[in-house]
Amino acid sequence: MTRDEILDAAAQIFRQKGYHATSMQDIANAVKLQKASLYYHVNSKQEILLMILDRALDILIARMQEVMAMPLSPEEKLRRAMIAYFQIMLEQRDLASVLLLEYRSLEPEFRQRHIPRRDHYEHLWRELLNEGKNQRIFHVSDIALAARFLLGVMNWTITWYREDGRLSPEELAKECANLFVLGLKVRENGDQRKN
Amino acid sequence: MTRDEILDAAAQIFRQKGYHATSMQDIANAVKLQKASLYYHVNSKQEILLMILDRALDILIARMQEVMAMPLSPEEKLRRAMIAYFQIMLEQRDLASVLLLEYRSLEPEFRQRHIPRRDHYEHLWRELLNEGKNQRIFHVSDIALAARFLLGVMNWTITWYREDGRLSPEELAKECANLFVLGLKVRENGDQRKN
DNA sequence: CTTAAACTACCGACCGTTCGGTAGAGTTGA
DNA sequence: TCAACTCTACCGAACGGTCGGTAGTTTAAG
Repeated sequence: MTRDEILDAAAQIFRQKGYHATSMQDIANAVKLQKASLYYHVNSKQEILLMILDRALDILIARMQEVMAMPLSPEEKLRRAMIAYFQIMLEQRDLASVLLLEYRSLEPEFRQRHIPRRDHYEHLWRELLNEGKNQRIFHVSDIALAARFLLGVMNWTITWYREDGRLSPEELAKECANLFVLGLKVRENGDQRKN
Repeated sequence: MTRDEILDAAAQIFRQKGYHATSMQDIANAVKLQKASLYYHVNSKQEILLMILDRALDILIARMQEVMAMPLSPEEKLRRAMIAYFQIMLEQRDLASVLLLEYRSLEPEFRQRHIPRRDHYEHLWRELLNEGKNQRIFHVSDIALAARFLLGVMNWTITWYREDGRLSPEELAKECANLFVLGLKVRENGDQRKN
């Protein structure tokens, strides 16, 4: 039994039941250990949560940095970043869900340790929007706000997206990107989209 | 002591700590009653949660129906609906937070009772988008998906919006609506926005 | 012989809920 | 008018159960 196996199992149950509704007994059952044995591998339930959150953000940050380093236009980078985000959301469903929905369950001292990673990730998205603004490709009046709206749409999808649904992460990202990049309103001079 | 006072207090604590991290003792303390006395007014903790969720959605539905009944263009209706939404989010902060963040804590039987209201509300937004599409004002390839994205951005703001922040609900709604209606990309033929 | 990794057994605290009881206000009948 | 009764709103105590966590012991591999 490794620490990572415990984290994976915990993430799965946290996602299903939520942090507070999950007991250490639940986690122990999932990895076929006695509850007490968990404490050989981890220090506390809060630590488990923190490690899950950190791990999830590390994955998101790594993928985002890859995209940012590509020699692409800001618009294309945005589309790729969104695809990457939705892919991670599907492939690392448990981690992503816990990151987005159980952040509130982190007690203050643990939250303090987690915040820098959060800020780093949000900063990457602001950077992306800023590139687009500087190159006169994006119209953004408030970068920080736009980044939050952008992350908001994507974050909320975790609450309703089903992996057995009809939409793949790519299709989801495409629809979302179209909406954000082109807007709802029809563009008079030849709308390049088709239904 | 009335049932409503208990619901208000519960909503406030649920928002701060989350449903599962809130004990009946916490709620009792807030309304200066003994824990046992709560059970004279309500049947269970789950019932408290359900009543809060229902009440929150009733407010949202009522305001949305008002906006839908106005003789306005779809674009203007969308903007008004967004303003209304953010206003409720600020004025009924506790109710709205619990509605968005604690829905998951409803046990299946209680959830069943709550779902119709949810569907009704989401349907109103789809109706709004559909009006715009039929009048060739909005370009929407997938109404249901667009409605979810739309609700997603707004719902997520509850996680970061502070009432002491620099943005009023109206300003927030304006920025959000601009982003959604006009999109990020600059429009060649005279962008009507200004920074 | 050591040590990592698991176990059994247990702790005090707290959980949501129920119970029996009661103070006091309101209602009723003589 | 006043005793008898009922109802509302609340209380203290306790219930069975679960919680996160700890102490001490056994097992298995090197």
